[in-house]
Amino acid sequence: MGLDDRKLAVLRAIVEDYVATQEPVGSKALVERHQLGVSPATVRNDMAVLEEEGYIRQPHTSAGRVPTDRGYRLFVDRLSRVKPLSPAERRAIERFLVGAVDLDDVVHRTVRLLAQLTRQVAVVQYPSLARSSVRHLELVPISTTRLMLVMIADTGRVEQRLVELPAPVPAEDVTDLRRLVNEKLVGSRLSDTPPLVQALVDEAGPHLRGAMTTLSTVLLETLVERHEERIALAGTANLTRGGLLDFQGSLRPILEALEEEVVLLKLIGEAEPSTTRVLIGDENEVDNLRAASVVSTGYGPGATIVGGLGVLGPTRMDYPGTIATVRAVARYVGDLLAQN
Amino acid sequence: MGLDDRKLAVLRAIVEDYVATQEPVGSKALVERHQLGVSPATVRNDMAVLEEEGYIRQPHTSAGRVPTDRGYRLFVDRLSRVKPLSPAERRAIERFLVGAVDLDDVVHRTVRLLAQLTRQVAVVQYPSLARSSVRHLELVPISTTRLMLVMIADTGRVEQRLVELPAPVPAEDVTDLRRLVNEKLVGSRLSDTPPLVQALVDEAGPHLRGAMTTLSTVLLETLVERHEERIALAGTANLTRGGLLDFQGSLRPILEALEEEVVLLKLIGEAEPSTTRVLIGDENEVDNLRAASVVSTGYGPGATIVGGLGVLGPTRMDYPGTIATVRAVARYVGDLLAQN
DNA sequence: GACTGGCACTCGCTACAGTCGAGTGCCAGG
DNA sequence: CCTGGCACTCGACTGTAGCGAGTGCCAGTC
Repeated sequence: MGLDDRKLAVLRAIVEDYVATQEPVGSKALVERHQLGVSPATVRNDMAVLEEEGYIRQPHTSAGRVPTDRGYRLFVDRLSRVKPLSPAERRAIERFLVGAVDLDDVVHRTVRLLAQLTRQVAVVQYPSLARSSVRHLELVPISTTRLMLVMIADTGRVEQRLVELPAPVPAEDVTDLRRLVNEKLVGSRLSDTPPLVQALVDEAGPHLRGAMTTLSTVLLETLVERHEERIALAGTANLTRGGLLDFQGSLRPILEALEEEVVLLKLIGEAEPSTTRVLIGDENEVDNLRAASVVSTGYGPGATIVGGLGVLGPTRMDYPGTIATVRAVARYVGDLLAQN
Repeated sequence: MGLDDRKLAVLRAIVEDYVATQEPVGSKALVERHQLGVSPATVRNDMAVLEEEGYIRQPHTSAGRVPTDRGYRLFVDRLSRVKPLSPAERRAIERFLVGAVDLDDVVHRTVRLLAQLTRQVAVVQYPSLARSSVRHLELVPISTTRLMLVMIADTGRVEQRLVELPAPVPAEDVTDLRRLVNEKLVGSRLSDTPPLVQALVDEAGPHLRGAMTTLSTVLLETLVERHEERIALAGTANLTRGGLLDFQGSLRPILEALEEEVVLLKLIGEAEPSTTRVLIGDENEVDNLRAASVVSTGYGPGATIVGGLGVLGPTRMDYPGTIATVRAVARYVGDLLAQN
């Protein structure tokens, strides 16, 4: 089990070379490109140990070594420093995000930026409703039996939903409804609203009871239950870089997974404060993504987290660079949101 | 130039077989599978003519024939009848679209349905704002210098945008603004609004002048200029069906094109009433899509058209079936919208 | 005891030759 | 105008051989 410093250096060198060249790396090439100070034969012995421990493997008997998922894991955890961003990258981020007029706009720009910088598939979750508070609720009469419910959250998200009323409701009553729901709900976290919504129904005057009951159902559905999360995606074309070597020949499972919002949320939505999460190959719980790695983190104004963002790519990716970029972009987006 | 009936029958048979098997089709196989009533040698002569005219070609000297884009074109125009949908498909469409609560919901369901039925990439344009009318405008105060502008269109679309006011505006003035913009703009087509918006500024009382000027700018930007069109996409994983034979080996250009909203709009957004448009391979103006075909049509309540939808797939696709499905889905969606 | 040089061995990759067969074009005859 | 026959083409597949990168092991050295 003893992995001395040199063996770790060998592993690091293998990962770096393989990521750069995409070809299995042999002992001779290794000593040439890195100053390890020992002969190829020694490196070979180290490699044999690393292989036995499951950090690298040979695709074919007479080929060089390739890192395993476990090898990448060790590399990420102990052998790499997060690369500082180049000034050019910092400038690119700022230039890209300045001038966003809108939450939608921010999210779209962010996801494109992330895809472009990392040259991978980027995923950005809209600020989670569960973590937002109600800033305002608007009821717009469409007809006597139809209302448009518009909810504005403090994170900038705006959700709307059509409400079909059981019976015609006069304009004054709509005003009353509007006042009531705003009095009760504005300022509270969406995740805390269910009991408040229930209370609304109980407190409504008899003439509002019917309308309020319907409204409360829609409120609960829209704000709490139904696909409350939204996702933006960009850079799928980057999956085709590196020929078909990555992803073991078929993009199919990856593309399928990317179409499932639920899957994406699982990947990037479970962020903990100020951590960057790296999931490598097999560590991924989604079967379709066993050949991919995901780097994700949370973002939000200040220290609070309102959503997640990240990138997905081949296990053979530049982890230090990707991690740095994901973190930097998340921080910039957080700052941008804080300005509201 | 004489393409007699039998030569056309041969072309039809070639297209059908090639679409079904994905393999170049030879003269012998043709006479076996179709009752042409002639010998392989005769078919060969016909093939030679068809090739000379550019309707089919040989991938290799000793291989069978494959339709060219021009061949597909002739097939679509003159040799195929639109396949009636199976009852199962009709039921699938109804089942899928019933229960949509929302415009967003309708669009999402539609695009997934279309992808599933055609087993191709589906694209649905949200009802175009330019073709919608204003149903209601709402101004929600966020702070004294910030308003949220919410526009509800008769097609069900809801757009919102933050307005940064040059100076604080008291609540009464917001009420006035709201009344003014609604009086002037409700009911008019979005494409007709620019002069009306201009008039608003001129007519506003002096104390509202500043706020109204800013508001009008945002109105014009949001409603008329800025990315007024939205698009939903599904089924990209279907691109990987048929191995890498379709799309001449690389999905890259296709995936790139699919990320460009502008490109997609060009493909499906220019629908004329009740026509189904079929673009085959080279006919496509987008370079990245020279290896693909697009089947698209307009949809909307009754006879009016508010948006486009369609599918994208390999030139080797089942045109009659795809056309039928696209049309049927468009009609169902139109009916659904008409119920509003 | 750790490292090194040397050596035999493995095995994927490439090139090359040979065979097979699907499919063609052409031609003479019905 | 259609058909059967025939020579021809050429891609796909198979088998063989040589090359070379890379390995594992071992005996020798510091």
